[in-house]
Amino acid sequence: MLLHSGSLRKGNKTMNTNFEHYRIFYYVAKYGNLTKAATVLHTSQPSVTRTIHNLEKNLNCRLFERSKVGMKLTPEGEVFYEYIAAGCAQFFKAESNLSDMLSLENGTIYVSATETALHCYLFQAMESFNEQYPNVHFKILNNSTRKSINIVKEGNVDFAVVSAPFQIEKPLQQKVLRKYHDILIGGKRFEKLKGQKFLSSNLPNILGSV
Amino acid sequence: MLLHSGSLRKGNKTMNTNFEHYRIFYYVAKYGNLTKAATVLHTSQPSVTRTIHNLEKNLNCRLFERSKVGMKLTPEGEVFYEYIAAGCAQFFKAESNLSDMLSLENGTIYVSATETALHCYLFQAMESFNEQYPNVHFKILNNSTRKSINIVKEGNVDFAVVSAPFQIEKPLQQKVLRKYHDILIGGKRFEKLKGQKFLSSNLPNILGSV
DNA sequence: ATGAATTACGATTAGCGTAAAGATC
DNA sequence: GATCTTTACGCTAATCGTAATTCAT
Repeated sequence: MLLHSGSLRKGNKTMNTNFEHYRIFYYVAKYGNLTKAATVLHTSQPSVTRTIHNLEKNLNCRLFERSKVGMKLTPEGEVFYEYIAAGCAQFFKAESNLSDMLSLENGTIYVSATETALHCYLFQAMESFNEQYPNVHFKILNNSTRKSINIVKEGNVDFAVVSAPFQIEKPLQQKVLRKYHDILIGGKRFEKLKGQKFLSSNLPNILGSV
Repeated sequence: MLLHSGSLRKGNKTMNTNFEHYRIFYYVAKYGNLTKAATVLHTSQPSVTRTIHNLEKNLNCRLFERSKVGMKLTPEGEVFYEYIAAGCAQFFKAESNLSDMLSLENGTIYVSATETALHCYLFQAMESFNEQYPNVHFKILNNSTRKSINIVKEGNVDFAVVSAPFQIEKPLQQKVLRKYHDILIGGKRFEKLKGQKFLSSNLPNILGSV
């Protein structure tokens, strides 16, 4: 039979851990490059290299192999990185999650919308949204489809709800909310057109000929 | 249709995040008590309370409700804590894992063992272990089962491998490695005992009567 | 009066940035 | 010479600990 008292004697040395160092380590390992990591971290290379050295000293373990081309993880560093990366991911999620919660607790959302979109969709959508998030306010700008797209592109609104067909460029994204069709309503003079089919582009000619 | 340029305007403010603060937060949230957290963190209450205040300021969000009885998480803090706790767990795993790896790369394991355990199990186990971890050395102490248990309790060896029945106390753990039974070998004088069954406790009497 | 958080203050130290130095292609 | 990492050095800012304060049981 085997019996033991808990942890092996070597493991007793308590680690002088600073989680902030793990964040630095994460980026260095991720990019394999001090310079790049420093840029992303908005700090200087010397600062990063010192932190890594301190970390290695505290952990009592070489984490990187240095070379001309950059920083390569040692086998131990590799394993360590797996866990650190997972931890960082959780922290990032914590941050973005909190950020989302806060932005929904108060603040203003800027929207550009066509009149059609406003009446057919947006009013109703805002109403139900505000039931859940009563402290979020909307700033509505009534614009044409074309104008709406432009001010989204300029960053002056958070998004736009439009009703006419359009084409968007690279960074923008679109989502179809619903399809609709126009209904032509006319007086007796147009009665004979009832039931006929024609292209909407031809509409002016047809109406003119009546 | 809805189109947007990426992120909402409120989210642009970059968080001034310091992972070390999350570690502090974790313990405060876990214990709901600054004093306790400070003790565990080997620091002072003022230090902890300041860190939490800084964190809340940086996140722009109240994480705790303070009261006479301690620190209670706000709803936002609650959600935040879930993620932070998960992240911390990963970091802790990273640390303990690395620590294990390092202790297996070099070092000495102290073992107490009975002679039986040594020959029947330990020699062979050490041999195959050292194939994988050639730089780990063993220090073997040959002791009785009783003595072995005592020096495990005293922390003078990492574990013991024993062969006689025993009882262990609170902090110690045991694991059965294999079962075995003794075989009695006697001369012609004991031939008539062959095939008979009797309790080993009664052995002295039986042997004496032959 | 005990046990909690907070504030104040002085001291320490850990971290930062600039600049320079190695190292390697 | 270009592109890395590392060292040196002076400084700033973040953190710390002690002690005092506040508040509620």
